[in-house]
Amino acid sequence: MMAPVRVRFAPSPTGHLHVGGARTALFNWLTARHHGGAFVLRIEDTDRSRSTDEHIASIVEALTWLGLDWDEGPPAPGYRQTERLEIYRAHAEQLLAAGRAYYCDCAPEELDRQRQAAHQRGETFRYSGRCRDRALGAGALRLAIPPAGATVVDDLIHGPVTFEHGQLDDWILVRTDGTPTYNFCVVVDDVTMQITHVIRGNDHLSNTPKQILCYEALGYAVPAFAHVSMILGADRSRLSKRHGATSIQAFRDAGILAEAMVNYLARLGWSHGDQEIFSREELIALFDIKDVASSGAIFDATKLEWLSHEYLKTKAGAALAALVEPFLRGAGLPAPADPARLAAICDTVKERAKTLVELVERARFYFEPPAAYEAKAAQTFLTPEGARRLDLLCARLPAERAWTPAVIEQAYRTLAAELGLKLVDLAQLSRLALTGGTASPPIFDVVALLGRQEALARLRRARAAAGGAS
RNA sequence: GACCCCGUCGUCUAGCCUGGCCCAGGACGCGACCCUUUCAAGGUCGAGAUCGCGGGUUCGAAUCCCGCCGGGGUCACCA
Repeated sequence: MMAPVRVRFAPSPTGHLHVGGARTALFNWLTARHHGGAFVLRIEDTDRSRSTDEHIASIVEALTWLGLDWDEGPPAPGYRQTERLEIYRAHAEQLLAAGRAYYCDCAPEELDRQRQAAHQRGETFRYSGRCRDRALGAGALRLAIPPAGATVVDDLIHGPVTFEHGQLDDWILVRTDGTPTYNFCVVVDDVTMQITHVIRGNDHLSNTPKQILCYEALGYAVPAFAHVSMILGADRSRLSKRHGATSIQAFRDAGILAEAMVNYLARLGWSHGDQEIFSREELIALFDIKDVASSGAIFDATKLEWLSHEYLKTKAGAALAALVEPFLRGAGLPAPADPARLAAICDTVKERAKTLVELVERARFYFEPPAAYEAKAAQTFLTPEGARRLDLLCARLPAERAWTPAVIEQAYRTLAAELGLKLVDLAQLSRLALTGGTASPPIFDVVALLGRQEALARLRRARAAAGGAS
């Protein structure tokens, strides 16, 4: 029987979760769920100065929003590197005892000088190995790397990648002050957490041979690796803040649906035939890390919005009503007391909005009367003739007992016929009166949802704005 | 600079392993038209890639080989 798949996402809490990290997390999560394995969340907080609890909370919040739940990790103890110092120490001692690591007391300034010199000669800097056989009892602990040969990273995405040992150096495992370095922590953590697949960013590919050599020195099996390409900005450089919003919560706050974010991130570098829309279940069933493309991908917010729109359109009004409440508050609008009415409102605007923010803007008129009439339309419709039609509308509408779209439509069509008008003439006039503009959901739905009282009040107000005797 | 990765429509990608079905398919975006009470949605159609460049192998190459070029990443007692 094969060992159960265990993957991990190991962010360092020095900032918010950004889209690149989120995609890496998603690929790990999908791999775990696809194989029925475990997804571990580990916090790489060895950088004490930049790591904060607030950032951990923020990352947890972002992952939760995306629906990427972890089987092991915070808040349970033991998943933060700062809690695992003893484990690193023990492994360092093991390497030292086995003669696979040694202490080095070379002065940093001297190392720096050598680095400069190597650079000058056009070579990759490689530690000289001066302290290798000096059997020192203290200093920085270095890993002794086999001088000859090469190490091959058998990457699931890139295929075999060979690194000559001549390019590698005896890197530092533990600093002079006793703190372990990142590359050492990663290896020890992945080993002790029995990680079977290391799926991470492409920027770690060059570190991988060093780490593999450490696994081997420790006598542990080497996990499978998959290095996911970087997410790029429009100029093809690594995506960063200067390219615009990159944090996951920025997209959440912009009203992008979580399903759309997940779908978009999955499709960025991964594909399955011509399919664009994938439910979470389909993703789990179809995703295979081997199918992820090796080239970098530019983040395209427009396509993300298209996906968000797709999900918005198909979502039930009631579900949207629940999601939309914080956005209503954000727009300074009162959340309606009747959830069914809010759901109905959402249903009328959902196919006209790409995000929840946009949805609220499109629905604004349901909650407050128009502050002004669109100038050009007012000129066209709020005329003496417009006033006459509004009067007729006001006179006809209250006569209808039931205030439903169908009944209202009948009244409109009858009046239009009587006046020898096209429906559009009455519809646009009403739209302007009720919403302040000329674009809205179907007008009969609007009239109905506004309620008899409010709709008539707005029609009368427009009639007054049109001037003339009444 | 050295090492490593990457290079198909503007963008995400299919195809590349197992050459011919590809004078390259889908999607986003863009344009036009249809539908229509507006805006959307939906439908139809269209523009858009000499497959980074140059050689070679072959009857035949996006697909195989070689060499370039371009972009990115890594080279810390940072993570």
